[in-house]
Amino acid sequence: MSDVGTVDRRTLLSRVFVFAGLGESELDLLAERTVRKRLAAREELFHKGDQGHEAYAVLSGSLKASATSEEGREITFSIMKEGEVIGEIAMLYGGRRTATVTALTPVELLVIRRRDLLEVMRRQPEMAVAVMAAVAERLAHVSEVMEDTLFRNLPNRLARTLLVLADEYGMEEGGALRIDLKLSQTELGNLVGATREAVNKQMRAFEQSGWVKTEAGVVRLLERAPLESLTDPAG
Amino acid sequence: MSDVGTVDRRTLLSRVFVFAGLGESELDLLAERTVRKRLAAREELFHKGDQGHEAYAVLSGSLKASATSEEGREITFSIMKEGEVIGEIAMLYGGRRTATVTALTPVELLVIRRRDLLEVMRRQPEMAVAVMAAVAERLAHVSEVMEDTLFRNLPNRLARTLLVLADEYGMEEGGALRIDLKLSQTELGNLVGATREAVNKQMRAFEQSGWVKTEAGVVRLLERAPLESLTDPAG
DNA sequence: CGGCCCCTGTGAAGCGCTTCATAGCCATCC
DNA sequence: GGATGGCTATGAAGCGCTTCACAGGGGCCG
Repeated sequence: MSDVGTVDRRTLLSRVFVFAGLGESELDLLAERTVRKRLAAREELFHKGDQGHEAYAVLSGSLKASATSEEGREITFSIMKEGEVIGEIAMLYGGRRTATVTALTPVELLVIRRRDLLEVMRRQPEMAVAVMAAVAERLAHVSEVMEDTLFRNLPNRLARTLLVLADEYGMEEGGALRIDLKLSQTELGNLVGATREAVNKQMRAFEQSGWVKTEAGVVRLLERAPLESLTDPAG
Repeated sequence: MSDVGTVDRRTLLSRVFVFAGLGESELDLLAERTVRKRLAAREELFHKGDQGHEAYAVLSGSLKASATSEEGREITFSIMKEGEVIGEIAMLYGGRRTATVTALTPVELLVIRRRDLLEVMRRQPEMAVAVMAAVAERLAHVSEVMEDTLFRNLPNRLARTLLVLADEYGMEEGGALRIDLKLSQTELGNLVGATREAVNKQMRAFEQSGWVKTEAGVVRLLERAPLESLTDPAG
């Protein structure tokens, strides 16, 4: 599992936003107690309701945080990628995971145990503020998604999330932005709070307007402007 | 504004959950730099998007956190009461308020400045964990509300929030539970993500079943069991 | 290589909510 | 004391989404 030395893990950790401000000795402390973990695509890191006292730093790949209803409907709260810390909520609050986290691509993680993070926070209180800022940011994001699903209709919401995904995962490619994430329409639906069918129809509408182009599950943004103006007015 | 001594403020602070574990010297530190603030019902504490670096400890009364769309629709994310800390998100993350907070009743607060809280966290790192836990709890709550609005229909959601409100604000009264909060149907609607009319019709349905009774804007729960079983199955 | 599974595409029907309109009630206010 | 504004009550119409049903394509696997 742990095939690299603590020095390597230290430089990996320093690339994770939350830990960027740490001094060398604290980085070492974390690095030497940290273990590497890999997930295959679609593999589950933890499940909503699980007991769990570990947090994870994402080194590469992307994951989603989601919840499923009894009838099998799913919502995706957010997609996370390298540089982020995940799972810290349960570590801080009750020890129960508040969402299910699943790998979207192959993923590399560093496992951080509760006591080690607490130790680092004790030694360097600025760290606590950084972790809190990460939690606060997540809260702000979920609140925003919530506003969107209540205030905006589907075309609007879909346009918004395509734009956001393009900002986060976009790769310039021949004048267009390729969203470097293979999302099925079902997954897109979970992300915008709608069914696969509704997403399908709306995507085809965007495509017929010439704003996007989908091939093999990969979306390309051809024109941002009309999508942006879609999100501006009421809907 | 500050009509009480720091000793009084100290005992007030110690009743706020987040600060319950503080030692005397840290409580004193906070208490002596803290200022009291009062709000009338309906008065706004801060507005979404505002710049702001203060947090507040709620001493008495209740408030709501909400957001409003361009067209004037509103959602209420949560209702908060004495013992809670509010506004700490902006303090930790970007300095912009992520929701609008408004007093529902007359409210008494203690104002806590960013640097003072940071100072206390530096001196007593356990505090940082307590504040984080509060933020994490808020996140868990918003996620849950989000799940509810996507997975459950209105009768179900309304039943759930009535039960939650009864747990938090219920006063035993002649075999029934009185929800000790004057909420208009519009406000209830914002809380469950529906219109006033829809809430009205559903509340009347509950009333005709004999499960609740409304008088002068105050709701009484007569029977919990049927409401609870409503929230159990899919619908 | 045929079968299976997961994905996309599309139309028809239904339903749960919103929107709109209207009415009455109660408190407050000059 | 009549007027004004905010709350509750209720019905009719509409619409945006879900649900259901079905068809076709592509990739993987024994």
